[in-house]
Amino acid sequence: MDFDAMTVTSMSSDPSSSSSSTEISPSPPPDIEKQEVFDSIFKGRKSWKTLKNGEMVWPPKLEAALIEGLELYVPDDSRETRMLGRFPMRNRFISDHIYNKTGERRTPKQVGSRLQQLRDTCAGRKLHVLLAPCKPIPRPRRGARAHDSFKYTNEFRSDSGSPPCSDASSPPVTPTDSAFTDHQRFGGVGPVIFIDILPTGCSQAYDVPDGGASAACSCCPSSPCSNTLGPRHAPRPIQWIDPTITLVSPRIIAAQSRYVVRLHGTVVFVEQTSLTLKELPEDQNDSGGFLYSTPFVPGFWSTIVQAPDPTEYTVTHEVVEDLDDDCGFPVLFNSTYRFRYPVQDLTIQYSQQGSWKPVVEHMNTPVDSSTLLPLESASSSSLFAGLNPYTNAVDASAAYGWPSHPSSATEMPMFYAGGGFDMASAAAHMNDPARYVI
DNA sequence: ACACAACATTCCATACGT
DNA sequence: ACGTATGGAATGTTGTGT
Repeated sequence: MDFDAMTVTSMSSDPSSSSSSTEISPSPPPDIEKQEVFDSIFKGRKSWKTLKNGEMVWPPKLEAALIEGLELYVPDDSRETRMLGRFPMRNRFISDHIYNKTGERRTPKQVGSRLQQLRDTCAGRKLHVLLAPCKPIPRPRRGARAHDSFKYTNEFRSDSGSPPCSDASSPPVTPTDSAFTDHQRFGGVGPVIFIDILPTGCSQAYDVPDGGASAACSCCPSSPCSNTLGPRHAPRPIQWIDPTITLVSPRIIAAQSRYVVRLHGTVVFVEQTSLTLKELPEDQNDSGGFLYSTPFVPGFWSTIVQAPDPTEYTVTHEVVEDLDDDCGFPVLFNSTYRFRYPVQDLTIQYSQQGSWKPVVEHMNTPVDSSTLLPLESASSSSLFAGLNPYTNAVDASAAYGWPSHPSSATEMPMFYAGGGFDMASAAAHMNDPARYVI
């Protein structure tokens, strides 16, 4: 991706009034989503402040570099990231990126200030995806029993909590509210988890010994396709995915998984599976939870795998507690899974980072190695890395919130969708703050 | 002149190294 | 325990638009 190209044209909000006699406007970044982010910022500006030398503080060129840096930034899987939702060294990374990209220096403090402003002004939903950590939010509780398991009393940080471009007269919208609205927008069934897959025939690139930086995939002639695999986050052939979901509950539960598969919105398959209690590794068991696994729509998985276009399918998943009374069927957790092909342009980011390696090198198995295929890691680090998970993981990421204060972390619900199901684990681990407890 | 937006600065909480 | 580095929220300052 290249935000550098700027053309001199006209634009409605004229920055020249403050800084320059030329009217400038960015040429559209090649990637549609990035363009949307950039446009939302650019068009949302009402004025441009200037430096003493008359230049704009944040001209489009620098703004573009800022966004690009924001996308390229991959947070460490540090305690700070997990517990606080803060991103160590992000501002410095972006600052350096801006300098490398434009030759102009903006301090980390300036970057932080600008990011704060972008959050406050809500420059588009996509930008919030970039700015906000992704955190699946449980649905409102349906029953008293569910209450026991779904503690979610936290406030949310403003990062993800800003109302989506609401006008000033709009009532405050909590992140939970806005998130749930997004849930509804995406089908009303929990967070939407996108599973990045590769087109058939792209699997070879995983074997490229140098990490694939230079190899091209036959199916993606314009870019190194599967070589675009980041070191950890990895789109991959769907058949490589181990369709197992793992969840952590703070208590022993009796529950079922319910799946509904839709093709173009039409229900084509319904299935129910049981949860199996498994042993939770000590290093994952800091919450004293109980690990459950369940196969992911086992009766239909092979059909999805063999489908010409798996992205046509949508799978909704509910974990429903079995109750011995007549109180109904509390839904402890739900989500929607969709498949998608990665954006080719992301390949450039990887190559620019120069750090990618075959994902297999980064395999670790925080949950259950037996459920993992070689390319997948359910570790949080694996999910943060590669691309910016906030960009990649979720068009539904706006549906995710973030705890406002570390002190509330112990109350955070955790859902640990581990196992071989990568994007499920992605969504979960992105939060590890992120785990949902059912 | 005033309101507002853009940007800078300050303050605070936290992580981390010594 | 202390100092340092950092991100982010809060607050302050300044430029822009009307």
